[in-house]
Amino acid sequence: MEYTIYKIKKDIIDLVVKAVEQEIDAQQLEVTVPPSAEMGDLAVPCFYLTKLLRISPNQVAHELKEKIHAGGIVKSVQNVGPYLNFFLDYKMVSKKVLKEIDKMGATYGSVKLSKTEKKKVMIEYSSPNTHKEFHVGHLRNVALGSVLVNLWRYAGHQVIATNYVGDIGSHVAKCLWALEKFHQDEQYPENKGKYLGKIYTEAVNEIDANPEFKKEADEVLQKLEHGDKKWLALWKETRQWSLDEFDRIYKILDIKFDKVYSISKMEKPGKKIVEELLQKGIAEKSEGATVINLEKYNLKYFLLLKSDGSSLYATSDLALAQAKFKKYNLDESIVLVDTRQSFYFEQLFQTLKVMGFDKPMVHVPYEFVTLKEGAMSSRAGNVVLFDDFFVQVKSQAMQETKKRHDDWSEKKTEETAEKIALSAIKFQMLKTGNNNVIVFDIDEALSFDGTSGPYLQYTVSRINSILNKEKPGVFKEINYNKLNTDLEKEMISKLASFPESVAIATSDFQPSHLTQYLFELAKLFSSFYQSIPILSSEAEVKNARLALIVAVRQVLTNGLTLLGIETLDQM
RNA sequence: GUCCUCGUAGCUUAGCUGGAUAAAGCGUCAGCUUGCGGAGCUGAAGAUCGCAGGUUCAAAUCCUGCCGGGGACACCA
Repeated sequence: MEYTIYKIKKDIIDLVVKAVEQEIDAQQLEVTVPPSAEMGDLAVPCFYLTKLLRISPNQVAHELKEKIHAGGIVKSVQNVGPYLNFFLDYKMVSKKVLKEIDKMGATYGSVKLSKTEKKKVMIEYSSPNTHKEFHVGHLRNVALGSVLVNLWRYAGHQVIATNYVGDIGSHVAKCLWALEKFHQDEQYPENKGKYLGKIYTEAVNEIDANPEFKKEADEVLQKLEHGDKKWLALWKETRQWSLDEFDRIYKILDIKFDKVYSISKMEKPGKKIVEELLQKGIAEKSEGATVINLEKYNLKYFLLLKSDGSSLYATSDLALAQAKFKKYNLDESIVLVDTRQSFYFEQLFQTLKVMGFDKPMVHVPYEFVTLKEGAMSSRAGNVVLFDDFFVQVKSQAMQETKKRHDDWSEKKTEETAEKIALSAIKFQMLKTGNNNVIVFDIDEALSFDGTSGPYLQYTVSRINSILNKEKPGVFKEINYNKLNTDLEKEMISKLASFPESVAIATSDFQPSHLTQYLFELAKLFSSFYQSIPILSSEAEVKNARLALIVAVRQVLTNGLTLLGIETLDQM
């Protein structure tokens, strides 16, 4: 299905191409939106045509304006300086767009692909380390990744949402070492995942302060990798504590994975690959460690295996890449990891290429979350744990909800508050572009005003409140001519551009385009709601306006669903 | 030192495959109750788009250099 917005733009290009009366590259023509509505609904800048026609852009616009015959969706054309400005027949646009949204419902904005276009894509995200705390930095990854999964599915692709858990490595060894050394006979608290995080922090600090401890922790890692029964048993037990903790958090966030990989399973095959590379002479030994020389790609040396023979991320990542493609026969692998690892991934991908494993793999980087006081670090003990954060936002939402609905049951209040809190949290993580560092600000997170998840939910609730009082009539009876105020027109063109907005968010891996779009649509609705009566207007007008707000609700709902945010009937 | 990234209003950001008067949120100030939910709406003040060159009919946007913040660059993950 090709959306109306694309058809309209194509029609306009066709009109211009036809009027030019000679061979031109239609690709060079673009359709833009004029700065103000009085100037037109859409415009084509004529600069490209000046070279061809050898007259000034203003003249081009002037002459073409004469030759273009309005008709169909284009009501009239004007030339303003070097621009051809098109005025659309809004009755037709409204009808097409609103009917399209009504017909497609929850699929409006999505794409259906043919078998040949459809890709099988793995999106790997979250990928937390066990034995460590789950903080708001991890939250950004989860928020982004889950939306990317939704977006790529909406774009018609088959997506395997994957989590790659860091369940082994020196961080695990350090944690277990400290657990054994300092907490032998301790009673474990209820939240064991969190407890492990604390032990890990303690381990890091102890090792910092006493360099001789590093050796002890390294030995633990050696034992783990060589299958020492005692340590393995402790590892298995504690690993599960973390996994349970993650599952609890994913459940709160409503996140699901199709496949979970773990480093511990990739470590052995990884070592085997490294061994082969060494034999083939692709990798080499250096200071006891195994490395690959990537200097001719300007990627320095890449460390594949430590000198004591224990594995690194790189070791298991080589195996993971092969395992993924082998098991799923992927067309593409997308990995979401923060930007600090960009160079690492360049090295990793180049190494795979050198090995002859040349598959489409992309690393999607994003900036990390930091605090006003500086970077979060377990070492400094200044991490904002997801749990603590969630509790705060939720209690804020509880308060606000109680203020508005003191007659609600505790259960209803809590359920509503939880949805509001989640929307606030997710939206805050998603509204900033991937390349911007988020300086975590609890006050901002607790504010439900302005560009926020709750604001969008509130908009939907207001629409619901109207529609609960009166349903719109049947669609074919609607007189679209009645949607003639500027705000209504703006809303309709905004609704029409939803598919474009989703498409850009998808191809750029930037959910922030979508958050931006949704906020703008909600804002338009709020202005409209304030200034234009709906229920009290004359029957024909009312029906048209009801149809319009049904469409707005549908688009807001589709967008919010993509963001993993639930809408509410009342809040 | 090399590479990556960011620099737009007091603060947080949008716009960045070049196009018309740089757009929002927060904050500040002034307003909005006989109507559909004030988690809202309207208006005002507030920007030499870090600096300097270059390309172009046209630069916040592209190129180069510089300045400033953040990050990465071999046994951490």
